[in-house]
Amino acid sequence: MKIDPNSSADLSAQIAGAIRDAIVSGALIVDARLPSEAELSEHFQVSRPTVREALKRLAAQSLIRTQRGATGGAFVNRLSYEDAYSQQITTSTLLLSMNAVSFETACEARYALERACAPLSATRRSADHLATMRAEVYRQSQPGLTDEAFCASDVAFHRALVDGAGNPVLSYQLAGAVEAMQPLMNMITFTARSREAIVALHTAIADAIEAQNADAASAGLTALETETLKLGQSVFAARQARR
Amino acid sequence: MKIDPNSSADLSAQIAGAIRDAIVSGALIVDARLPSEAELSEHFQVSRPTVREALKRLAAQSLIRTQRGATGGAFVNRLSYEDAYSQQITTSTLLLSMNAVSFETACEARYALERACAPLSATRRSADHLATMRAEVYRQSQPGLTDEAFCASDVAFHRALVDGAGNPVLSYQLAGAVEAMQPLMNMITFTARSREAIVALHTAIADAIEAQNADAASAGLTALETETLKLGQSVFAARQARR
DNA sequence: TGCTTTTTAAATGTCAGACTTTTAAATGTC
DNA sequence: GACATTTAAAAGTCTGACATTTAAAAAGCA
Repeated sequence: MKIDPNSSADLSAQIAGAIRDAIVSGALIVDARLPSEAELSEHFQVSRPTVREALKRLAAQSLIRTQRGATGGAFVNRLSYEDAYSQQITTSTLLLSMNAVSFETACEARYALERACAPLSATRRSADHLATMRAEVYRQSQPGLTDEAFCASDVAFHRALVDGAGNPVLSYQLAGAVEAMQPLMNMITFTARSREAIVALHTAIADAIEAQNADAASAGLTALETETLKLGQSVFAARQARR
Repeated sequence: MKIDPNSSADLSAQIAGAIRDAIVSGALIVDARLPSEAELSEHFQVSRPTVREALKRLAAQSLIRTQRGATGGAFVNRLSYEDAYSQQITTSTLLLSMNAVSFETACEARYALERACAPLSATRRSADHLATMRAEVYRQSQPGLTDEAFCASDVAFHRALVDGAGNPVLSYQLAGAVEAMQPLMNMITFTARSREAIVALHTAIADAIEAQNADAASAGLTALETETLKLGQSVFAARQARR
């Protein structure tokens, strides 16, 4: 990881890239301690602030963590699922808002991915996940719930469905798709009537998962997609036209 | 975005967080210019290097870009799909290697997600995507191809399949799942016999997509999953036992 | 006037050196 | 041996300076 040509890019970016490559390639193993900032600055023949900027870049991606003190320094960080989730959600949220993805496109992606989970969830559903789904459905049926709380509960329901697949890679991948849509969903006003429809569909899906009926769960999700699309279209039609 | 309590966290991290929140919340719009480093350092009552560290953190996440010169500065970056792809791939790759996800888990997630795309691809497949798929299948059938080149072509085939769904959000979400598995796949030795089987399945999938037969495409993917699993299990059984 | 060249100023990029704070290990004391 | 003290290493922060890049303003010229 010891190269650094005299190209025309920021030194800190080059250094960050060199260290990142060393981590990704496995040359630097998890929990390995990087040389101290002073050593790195000498190694790369740059000043300490420049090295620090490079390290901050890596810290922002959770590739390293730093500790102060005598035995401190920068250590290669084991990327936790939690870190990966939050990065994914930030990225997805920005992507959706900045690139003005249509509600239809986001909705389609989300439900396509959820249908991918449904068969696995149906096979493996644990009592725990099922209980969460039921609890959220119950909450959604309570009158007087704000639209935002209804949305949050909706997200919790779908996360339980996804987590029920028992595949952390799937959970991680889908976290973005489900949560990034929340800001869009929050713009919807849920009438009592539409809430009823959604609760009924959620119940049907939970029933299907409990009965380990993958096809029924899939069908329920498709119906829910149609319902969501219908709800969203009225709200976002104007916005779409403006693009 | 003007708050900064005297908590016990890095100043640069706090400042980065404050600016990030401003971006995510929409207070700072795309292409908006942030105050200069000197102004920010005065605003937050910290030194310029500290501000710079904060800005580098944001730059590492592609949230801002910087320009030198008279009209330069830091600008809110429109997150491109390309940037999002590469971030996602880095994160997914690290997650898979560092958390020692089993080959089975990764494989299951990947094919579940691809099956989610198949119906959409079958409906919307363009001549372009179909041509790419055919070309990659042809390449895979050439003798004398290295295992690495075979893997790369495999990834290209699957990316074409995913992109064929015509949903950029899906493409983005799946980029990680497909590409992050490449290092794992590269550890496999593909015999002539197994290549034949894979090429046959790829052909079947391409045929199904061309015929707009979603079920057949899905079935093909499931068969491919079984085949991949079989191939991988021999290689990764030892590794699994060691965990 | 209108075009080209030069100058200038504002901004980031980089550096050097110093000081502060945190932390753990080494040392000293009972 | 257990506890308190010192010490040193490391990141965190600050000050101030210089280098480089860039676009716009100013100057020069036809």
